[in-house]
Amino acid sequence: MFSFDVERKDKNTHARTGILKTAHGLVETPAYVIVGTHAEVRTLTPEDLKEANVQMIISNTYHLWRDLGDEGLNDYPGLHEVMRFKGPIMTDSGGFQVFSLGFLYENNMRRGGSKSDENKSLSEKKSLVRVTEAGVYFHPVLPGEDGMEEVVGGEEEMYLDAETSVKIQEQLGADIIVAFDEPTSPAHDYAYTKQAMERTHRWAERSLEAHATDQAMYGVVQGGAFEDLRKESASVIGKMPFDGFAIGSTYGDAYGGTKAKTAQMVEWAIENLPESKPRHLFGVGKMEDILAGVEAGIDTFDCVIPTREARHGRIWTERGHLDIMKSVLPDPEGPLDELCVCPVCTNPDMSRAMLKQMFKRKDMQAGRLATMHNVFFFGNFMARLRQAIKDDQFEHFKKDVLEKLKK
RNA sequence: GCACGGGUGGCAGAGCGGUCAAUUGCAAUAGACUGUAAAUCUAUCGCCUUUAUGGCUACGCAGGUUCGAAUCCUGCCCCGUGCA
Repeated sequence: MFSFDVERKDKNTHARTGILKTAHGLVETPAYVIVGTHAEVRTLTPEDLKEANVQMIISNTYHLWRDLGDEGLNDYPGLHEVMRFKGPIMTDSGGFQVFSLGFLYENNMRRGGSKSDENKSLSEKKSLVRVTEAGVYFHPVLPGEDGMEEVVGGEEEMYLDAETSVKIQEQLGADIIVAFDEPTSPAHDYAYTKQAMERTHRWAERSLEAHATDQAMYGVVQGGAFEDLRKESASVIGKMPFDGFAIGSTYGDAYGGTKAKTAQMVEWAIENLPESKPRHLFGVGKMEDILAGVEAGIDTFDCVIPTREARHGRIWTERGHLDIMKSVLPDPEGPLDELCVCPVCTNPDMSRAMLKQMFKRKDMQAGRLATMHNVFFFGNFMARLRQAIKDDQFEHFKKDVLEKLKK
């Protein structure tokens, strides 16, 4: 119960619209997949998901595995029931945590990294992750406040591999699951990137082998910013019998990457992926990155930006972002985004100043309203983008969006 | 009136002879956030400047002791609580 049909192709670029069919309904592509790591889109209720026009949600294998444990997973009623979301859901394999709890943690690249952290000795900064050919060991003890240690998810080191990740994803019951992979950083050298890529390929085969349900499964293209590796990875993974393909480790301009490189990596990958299968771009992103991805032929995206930044007071609009906590708020009595028709922006009783006050009061509803807007906004952005492709106006749309962002 | 307790940077509240322009929290200001250890994190937060093992002014007010006081002493002014 999974299919993908390309509906319309842009004449001058690789942009395309399509319909992804899953057991839980359709997704019109290009689409923005909203992140719901722990089986919830933070701050939003199931009713909110509908109001915000969420098409698809992505949850996380690693985090849910930690949250639920083996017993919890055995009795798990499934993500759709837990989230009370009727639409399509995908799960990430836990591969990203190999990178985020490994390389990013080790190199203080999470949350901006503090100066005091930079002075920590190597032993204090060691990775929380150990990668082996067979699978990955996750350290159970994480440093908490004041150097005290905080035990997360039990005392035992946790071991995740391709077979386990697939099994957990089958227990979680998403419509689309993802092969276990090892992302790399722009800082990794050629030799390591190749090694991780080849390991990812072997894990991809094992993931397919272990897969026993009729859930769709995506393979992940790696290979970093090295042209030959990216192309090799896409063609190796692209030949495996996956239902779709995801491109990993591109990062936009986060984690030492660049937007230009990201666009290039995506192109290299897509050249070597089958035309008829859906393509997902992991972890991207911002409007300009989405435009570049769509132009190269990406069908779905997921990113934390709309939800996380909403909780941090950033409101996304066509003109970029409005930071609601700034001391000087333009048009404080106006709606968050005068062009938006989301439930928050069309509520005459809600204003920028009011939302700011709610954030100041630490009212939980502030994060919810901001999330509602951002999710709706990005969804609407994708809808307009789709329409532009259908109207043969993609390039014009892109130019227009980028112009407005510059202002 | 007597007896205690107290007056510290925007607020709360540490410090009780030197390493104090003063811990910490809050507030404020700025920045960050790209397959979520994130309703989070980072930086600044007396004034000045060549931003520094710099200068100046500061811990109710006025004196004093001391090489040195937010810290000790005296007086005064406030504020709490108790007793008359």
